[in-house]
Amino acid sequence: MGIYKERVTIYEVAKAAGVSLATVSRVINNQSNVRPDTKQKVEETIARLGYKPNALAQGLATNRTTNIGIVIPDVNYVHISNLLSGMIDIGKIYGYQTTLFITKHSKQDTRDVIAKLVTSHVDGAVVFDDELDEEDIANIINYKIPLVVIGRDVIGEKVGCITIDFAKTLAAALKQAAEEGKKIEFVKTASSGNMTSRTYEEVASELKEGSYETITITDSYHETYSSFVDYFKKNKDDNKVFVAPRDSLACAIENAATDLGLKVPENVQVVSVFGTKYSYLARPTISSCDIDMYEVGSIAMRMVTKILKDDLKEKKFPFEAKFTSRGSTKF
Amino acid sequence: MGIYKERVTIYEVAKAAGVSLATVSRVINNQSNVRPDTKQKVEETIARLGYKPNALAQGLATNRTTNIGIVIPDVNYVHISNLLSGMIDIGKIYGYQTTLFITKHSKQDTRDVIAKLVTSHVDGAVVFDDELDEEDIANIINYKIPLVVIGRDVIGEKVGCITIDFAKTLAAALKQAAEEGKKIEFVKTASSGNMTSRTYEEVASELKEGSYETITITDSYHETYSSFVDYFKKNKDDNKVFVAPRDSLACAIENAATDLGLKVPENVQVVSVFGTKYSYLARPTISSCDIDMYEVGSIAMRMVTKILKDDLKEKKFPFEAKFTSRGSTKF
DNA sequence: CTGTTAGCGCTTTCAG
DNA sequence: CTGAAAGCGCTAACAG
Repeated sequence: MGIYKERVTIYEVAKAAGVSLATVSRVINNQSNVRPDTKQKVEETIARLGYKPNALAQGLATNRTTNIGIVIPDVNYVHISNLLSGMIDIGKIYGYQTTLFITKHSKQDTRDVIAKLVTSHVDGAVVFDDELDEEDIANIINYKIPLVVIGRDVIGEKVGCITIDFAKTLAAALKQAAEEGKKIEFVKTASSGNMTSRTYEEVASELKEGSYETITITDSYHETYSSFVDYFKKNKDDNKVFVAPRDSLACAIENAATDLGLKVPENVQVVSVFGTKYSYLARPTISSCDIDMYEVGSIAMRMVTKILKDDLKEKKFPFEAKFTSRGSTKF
Repeated sequence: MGIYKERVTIYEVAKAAGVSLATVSRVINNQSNVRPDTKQKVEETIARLGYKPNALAQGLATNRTTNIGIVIPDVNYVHISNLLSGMIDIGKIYGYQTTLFITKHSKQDTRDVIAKLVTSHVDGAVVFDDELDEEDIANIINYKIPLVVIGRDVIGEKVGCITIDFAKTLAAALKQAAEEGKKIEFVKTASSGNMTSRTYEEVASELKEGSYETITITDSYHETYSSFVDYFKKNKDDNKVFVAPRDSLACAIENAATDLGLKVPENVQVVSVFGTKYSYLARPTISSCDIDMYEVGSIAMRMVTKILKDDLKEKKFPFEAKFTSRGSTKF
């Protein structure tokens, strides 16, 4: 509560109830060794005084905070909200609060954020952030923070991971198109990160040289939309397959095409790597590699709680995306 | 960091650097009264030992945590992500971390969540949650937590608010349609909360009796979509204007209509109260009352920081939605 | 400019 | 079953 000091402390409760601190502490921690009548007496005064324990003091005394840190680049993506949602729901079940650490895609911020994570004394953390490199991860591990990393393959004493594989399923889907002579156009954004790059590279390695290209755009619906409007004005019918990192960008491409009178998927095909809600809201619906990020989040959170109980058997949980063919592609 | 105890403390730094705790404390708090050479010596040992202060201990000692609590019903809505994003960005500028308190639309959880908020000793809080009633708000205020409430009109000693008015702009837009004899259909969801209800009531009060109806649906794109598919199969051409609380639901209605071959806005018109990204991604684009939730979030966060500095002049910040006519309506 | 010391609010032995 | 007392890691007077 910052600033103020008028909050009731355990000491005042003890005095008002005519017992010692220790007894009050036992009551609020639900310890069995308290006589029922004194317990009731204490509970009454707690209620009467509106006493709430100070989690900072508790944390300092017990060396546990029941807080889990979540490191993500941004909250403003649907797949990340889904992930968050899963983590929060499961965290709540196990009695954990969540604190957000947002890196904003910036290397600079990332250092600060990790420092904050360390000082905040969370009981554990889950990271879903391409911006963190091996060294950053190692740093967190150094401080003995139990950790689950999503989207990167690291395991260790108190470290588990969830890997997400888009490449295999995406490659399978694109191969058909490539074999039919379509040109594949990988659309990258400055901030779409290593995961996208790695995926594209892996997919490209399965494609014939010359059957694909990569272009880089700004990570914004509006800018993507207008640059593709320009593009399609000049290239009415080049019959490509565009691969976008997220479905809202795929949607921008699709909208640019259809708004100019091109037909999707007849003249232009679009695929999204990461499929979320936009995939089925858009018209035509967008083919994408789907992954249930809510589930990923809940598994991640379950993994941290297991690490905390020293009970994590499988340190690596591989997730595989599933390609869903929708209206934006012929395959 | 839970469980482990091997972290370096200020005491060890002091010993290693050959100074007292106090000096180390001064250095980490950037106090001026330290001789440059001792300062450097201390900083060196801090770096060498990898010392990071314990925020819990600091918080306990100073009675400030540099943490702001954010109370929301869910993270899985675009307008809420936007809001969060604004709060986080501005919070970061002022050196505040954000802790999430999610009520999940449940009255039960809400009590617990408020208790958590109190025990966690955040320096301040911002609430955007219809689930909290007057009493809950009063409760938070009782514990002297500086507070900014979004979407409800409360002010007080350390309490500011941001009100959001959809009704006026929505009413203006709908009146035209109603006067042309269109029937207005207010679509409500179980969890869309008081804000929506109040808005609908206020709008309805400006409409002629009999010119509108209210229906309640499930708060899910898929369920909304399929129930409207059923609806439109039976009511091919009733020429209504549907008002949905959020644009993804408006999109469900619109998609249901267009997928059945109806024309939007010729046969069916759709408006969304809350416009977000979906409004312009959808085809046809969806007319909506737009509000920049990122901006709301940043203002909210700025307001808390001002309350904390006892420097909040305007305790009430009224926000008014702007109606944007898009492709889903004729008005 | 630097060290000593008394807390911050709570938990946790250890006695009784 | 209950109380006394030490200590978690840090800050903030107060001396010097």
